[in-house]
Amino acid sequence: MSVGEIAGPASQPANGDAPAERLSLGVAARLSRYLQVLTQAKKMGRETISSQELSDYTHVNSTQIRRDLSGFGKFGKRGVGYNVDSLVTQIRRILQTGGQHNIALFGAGHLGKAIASSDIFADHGFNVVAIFDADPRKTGSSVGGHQVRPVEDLGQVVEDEGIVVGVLAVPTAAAQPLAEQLVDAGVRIIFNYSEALLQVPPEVTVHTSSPAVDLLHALYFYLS
Amino acid sequence: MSVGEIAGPASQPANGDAPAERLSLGVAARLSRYLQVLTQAKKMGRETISSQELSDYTHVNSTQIRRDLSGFGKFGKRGVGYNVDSLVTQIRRILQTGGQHNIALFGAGHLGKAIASSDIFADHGFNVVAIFDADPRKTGSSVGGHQVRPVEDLGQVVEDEGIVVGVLAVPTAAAQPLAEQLVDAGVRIIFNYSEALLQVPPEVTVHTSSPAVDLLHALYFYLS
DNA sequence: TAGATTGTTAATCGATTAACAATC
DNA sequence: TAGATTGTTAATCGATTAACAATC
Repeated sequence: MSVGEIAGPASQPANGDAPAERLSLGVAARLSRYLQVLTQAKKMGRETISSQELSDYTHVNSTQIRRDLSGFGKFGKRGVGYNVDSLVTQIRRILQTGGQHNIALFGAGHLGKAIASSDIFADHGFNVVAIFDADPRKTGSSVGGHQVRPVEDLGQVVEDEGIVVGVLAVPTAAAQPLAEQLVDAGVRIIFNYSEALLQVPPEVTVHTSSPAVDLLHALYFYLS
Repeated sequence: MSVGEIAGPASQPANGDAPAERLSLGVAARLSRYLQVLTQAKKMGRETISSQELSDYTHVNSTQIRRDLSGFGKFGKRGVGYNVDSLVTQIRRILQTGGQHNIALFGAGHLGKAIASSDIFADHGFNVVAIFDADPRKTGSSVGGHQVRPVEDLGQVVEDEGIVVGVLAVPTAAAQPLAEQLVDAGVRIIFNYSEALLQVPPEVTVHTSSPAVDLLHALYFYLS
């Protein structure tokens, strides 16, 4: 699904020393899915995995997977498959984003706690560095290893911690005011897990999805 | 992103009375996104919406939106846009799935509660008819208007309520055994919000995603 | 009328798929 | 060797985009 113009077409002239070309959106999306499956396969003790198995788990065609990977090098062994460990390393290198970005989470309710307690960010090297909630009864309590902070701290935390992404796991009515505060504080990427239709300036990117909305999309696929 | 072979290419012979052709996967996915935005726009009291506004909210190109819709009829008014109410009705009619399917939710933890308390299913006519949890301290308590049931009831509930979709919002280690019980009970569609890589027979469809995994995918898009 | 926005066409681009030689 | 699976090509299909006449 398109998410707007982020990565342009490969515009790098052919070049022996080949500085990395910008990944196309589709490729980046798929690589991150492969990475997620590989990370889990590694936890389960798997040493190798075939493009067909990756296809079964990601629902991406196996030829497409081999083509995505072979664009960056010959990572597989014919007749065997791909080494899980080394493919994880290669894809991380291609995506080049691990561990460099700090995230702030808003909302210490059910969804906020579910996100904060996931180990997936640590697995992939992203840092959730702060959790906010508007409810004074929640501030000060600990969620996912972080003290819940009052929303008044927003500006200071964004500045001190270099927050580049704000995640809104708040009730629909609370989302728009928070989005505005995030924009004022200089945050340019907002993940909206509420159902609100956020109004933001054009330079700000909003990504809206939620567990329930995702489920709904998929239901329209699978039911007939 | 491909999710396997579900909707084939249009294979209906041309026919005056035109029985509905099977929707392509991409079209169904996009229509459900439009529907989600329209539903929210309606709640906000909007009467009309343009393809450009729908594009801003869904990140789908506005020409693509007009083309998707015009394939089913002339729903818009030139110079004005689309009537929100009537477009909701039309898309629901095209998708033809509202309110016909019962869903069972597993896991009354943070994520389960977040999903159960969403009003999006009611908005779109799907029914979450049962919530299960393995923890005896949780069974009997009420979540989202449902009494939490013990997992032993699974087979009986699937049969009595005609459950066609099982949603796993449980810890990773608990997902595989539950998936097997669902398969044994005859459920053929499983939504997996855990990080487990589920092993199921080929006739069963697994859709894996979670709020944290979705956020991760999107991070790889937006950060560079 | 003037401005806005749909509906539709045509061109292009990327994804999908089948097929198969190479090779582990 | 035999079986499996990669890497790669070629053909096809669907998505994307620009452009613009129609028309509200």
